[in-house]
Amino acid sequence: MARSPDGDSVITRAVRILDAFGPDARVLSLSEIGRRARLPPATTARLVKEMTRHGLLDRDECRRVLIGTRMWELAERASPVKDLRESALQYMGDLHSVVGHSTQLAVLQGDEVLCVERLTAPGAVVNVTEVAGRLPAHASSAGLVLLAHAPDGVRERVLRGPLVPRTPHTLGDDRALRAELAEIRRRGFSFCPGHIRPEATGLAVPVRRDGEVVAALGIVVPNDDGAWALNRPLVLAGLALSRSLSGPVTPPVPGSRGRGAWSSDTASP
Amino acid sequence: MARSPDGDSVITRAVRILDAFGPDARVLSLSEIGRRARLPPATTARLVKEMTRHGLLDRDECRRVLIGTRMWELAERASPVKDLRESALQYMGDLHSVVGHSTQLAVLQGDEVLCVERLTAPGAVVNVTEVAGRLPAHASSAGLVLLAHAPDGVRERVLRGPLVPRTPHTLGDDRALRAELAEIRRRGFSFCPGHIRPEATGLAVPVRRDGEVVAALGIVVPNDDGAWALNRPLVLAGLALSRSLSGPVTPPVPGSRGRGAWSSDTASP
DNA sequence: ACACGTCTTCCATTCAACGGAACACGGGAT
DNA sequence: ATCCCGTGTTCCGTTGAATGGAAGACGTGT
Repeated sequence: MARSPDGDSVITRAVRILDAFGPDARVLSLSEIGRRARLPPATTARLVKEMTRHGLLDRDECRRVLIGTRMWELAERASPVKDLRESALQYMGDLHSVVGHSTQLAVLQGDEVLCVERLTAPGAVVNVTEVAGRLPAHASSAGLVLLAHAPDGVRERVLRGPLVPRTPHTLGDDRALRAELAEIRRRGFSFCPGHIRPEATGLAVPVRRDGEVVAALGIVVPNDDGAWALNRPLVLAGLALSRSLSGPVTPPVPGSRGRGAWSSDTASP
Repeated sequence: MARSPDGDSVITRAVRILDAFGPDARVLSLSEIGRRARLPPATTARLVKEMTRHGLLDRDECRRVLIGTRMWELAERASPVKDLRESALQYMGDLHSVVGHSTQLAVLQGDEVLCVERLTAPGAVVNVTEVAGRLPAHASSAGLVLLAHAPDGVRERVLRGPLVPRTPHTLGDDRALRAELAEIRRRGFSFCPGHIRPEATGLAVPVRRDGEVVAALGIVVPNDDGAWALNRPLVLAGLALSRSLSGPVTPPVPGSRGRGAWSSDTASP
């Protein structure tokens, strides 16, 4: 699909326009959109007008452009993320009240980590994550968990790709990373002191729906001696959330290996 | 913009496809999409393929179609709803823990009410609302608040439109509704015992950003004698949220009239 | 073996989409 | 007052992307 010089469909262009927006760029002028989306002014204006007509975009009083509420509605209404987010919210609240620092839920999107929900307290440790924001998979606690349970294809691609470090403590080489992923699968959670920010420690556990890892639940706490011990409430919250997501018949496998033979009384109908 | 018989642009069609999905229809087959979006099979297949390429849609293992995570990301990342939702979440949590029933945040979208966030407890009263779900403006507590502070155009349109009642207690006629809106503006919150469901009472307060009403914060509680008294914590939460949304210089106007002259010491720079 | 619904592929037709150019607007700067 | 620059809009001739009917492939239930 294409039309003339550039050779991309209307949908491609519409996505490029939407993609021009970001947490740092919530409202844009037409020309800014045109520049970011690499579209000529006339085309930009026409598409923005059309998208505005459908509520995908909106214009403020000075005619600048922002993402429309309709767009949010269409995306949220039937999104698989919605279930996850809504179920998680309660457990995240509990966890947040127990741990007292920020709590987040993330999924794998492409080769990166997408933050789906976040609870944060005013006095919490700095947290680079943001709702709908992305993080590299190899350099975040949630990312490591997701990577540890990801399809081989994704894992290999990420491990082969450039592993840019965020701090001296970020795992930078393929070998160490593989070992860490194995360790995460064994122990059931990731522990990342200072991997992204020196003063913060991230911990994360897998969230399973009917056994399959669909997300990671994590916390970010100060990088001190108390951090490690917080794995227990976190693991607990992860199990609770996994259980609530899964069908009533098949409870999630608690550990990765050898401990999954519980519900012998309810397993068979 | 149009192309042949039907006469609508690619974007229109893409939106129609997205619109085919809903809370009741999270995954659809190609032909279902085609039927709901009134598109011929070939066109449907082509557009779905293209949209899938960009992550707006996704296909499960049996090639059925669902909303893609990328779509959610694009919508959420820069949406005005995001700020609102994130700020509100903490206050909603507090309110929820005090009141013990479901709490929700809604905005006006077109002539209807769009629920932006919801916290609900397992044992709470039935609540028809859903995140990203719509409710008629005249028949919900949040809707009445939003209507009371809406631009004249919207208000008149809704009041003139057909006011289908949900229960015998729903305000059905124009006159009573106008009186109620005035009352809501005066007292600062809406009180709707049995308007939507006989066994439930809705209460809602306006949420202001720099004085302008941008959302409504509401609770749904049992329809009994205790309901009325819950307006106090609700109003408080609304004020707190409004304050956190507004710039530090201009605190929100607490009441509608005559009580807004507080911050005399911080008003001038 | 048949009937049915679903999905895909193919292809000639054609108008929607395109973007360059020219113009209108508004805010600085001089 | 005048020029300049970035912005946004309108106009219009060109053209190939988008279209949908038809036919075929596939799977499934009867």
